[in-house]
Amino acid sequence: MKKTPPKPTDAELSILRVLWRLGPATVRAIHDELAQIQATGYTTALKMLQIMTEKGLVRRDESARSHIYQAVMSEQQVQQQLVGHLLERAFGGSARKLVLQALSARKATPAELAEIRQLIDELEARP
Amino acid sequence: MKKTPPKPTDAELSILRVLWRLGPATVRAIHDELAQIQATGYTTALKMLQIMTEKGLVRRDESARSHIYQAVMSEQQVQQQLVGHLLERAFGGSARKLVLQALSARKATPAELAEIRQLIDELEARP
DNA sequence: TGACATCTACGAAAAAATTCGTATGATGAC
DNA sequence: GTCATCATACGAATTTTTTCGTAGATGTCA
Repeated sequence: MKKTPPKPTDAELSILRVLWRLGPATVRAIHDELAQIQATGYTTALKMLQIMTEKGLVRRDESARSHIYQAVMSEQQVQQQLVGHLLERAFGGSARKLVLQALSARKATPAELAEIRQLIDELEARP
Repeated sequence: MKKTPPKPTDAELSILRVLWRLGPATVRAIHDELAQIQATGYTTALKMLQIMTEKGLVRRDESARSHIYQAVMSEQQVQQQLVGHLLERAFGGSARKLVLQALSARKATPAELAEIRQLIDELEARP
């Protein structure tokens, strides 16, 4: 009976984003990526990854001296989790309001709008 | 030059939700509402509101003995803020991905889908 | 007036999140 | 083999968030 990992914090999300981009990677590689965006120490990244391992957010391969980390959940899965949480906490579960906010927040391109319309078509087609 | 308040934490969001529902209210009223959903002490709510005042999330009227608190930002404004943050942090700024996730997350009702479709029409109409 | 209720302020503990220094052991260059 | 390098582990300081107890002021009312 495996429980789903907890909602990642902001700092954890930063690391997950690197992992999704790089695939399985060493602390060194992860830190180098991370350091391009924000100043952060190597051991900080290491510690984060150790904690994330305990939380079940990442998996660790210890067979080599430099451990290899990879995300446990896919980017989509985590996005799902985060959207679901925001939906409950800030929108009272109304996907409609959330979508309306998101759409009016950024101007989506016509192509994007078309894509969304298509999804709506599909959802309407098979309820 | 007043800065916008910081992103509210989860607990702060709970209180804001009550304030949006009640309008300006005393700690007592806020706590009573809050207690219906989650067990929490009166002074906890009080302290939260004091901190939120310092952060600029709520405004306080001290003219009466029982202070009256009200949200500084509207529900829509905070929703905007939170969606924007999630957009940046988890979706790389792609409103499209976020909307697709939100729509596939919950089954929206046909009425909701229609409403969203209408918004898309409007967005397409006046670019 | 006196007892009791209610309110705010304050401090502080507890929990969670973030950061980093240091110790220690393995690896590789020479 | 020796030394510099690079890795993990560990502990701990810091910051932020959340919770609540207690003290003191003020209001209520019998």
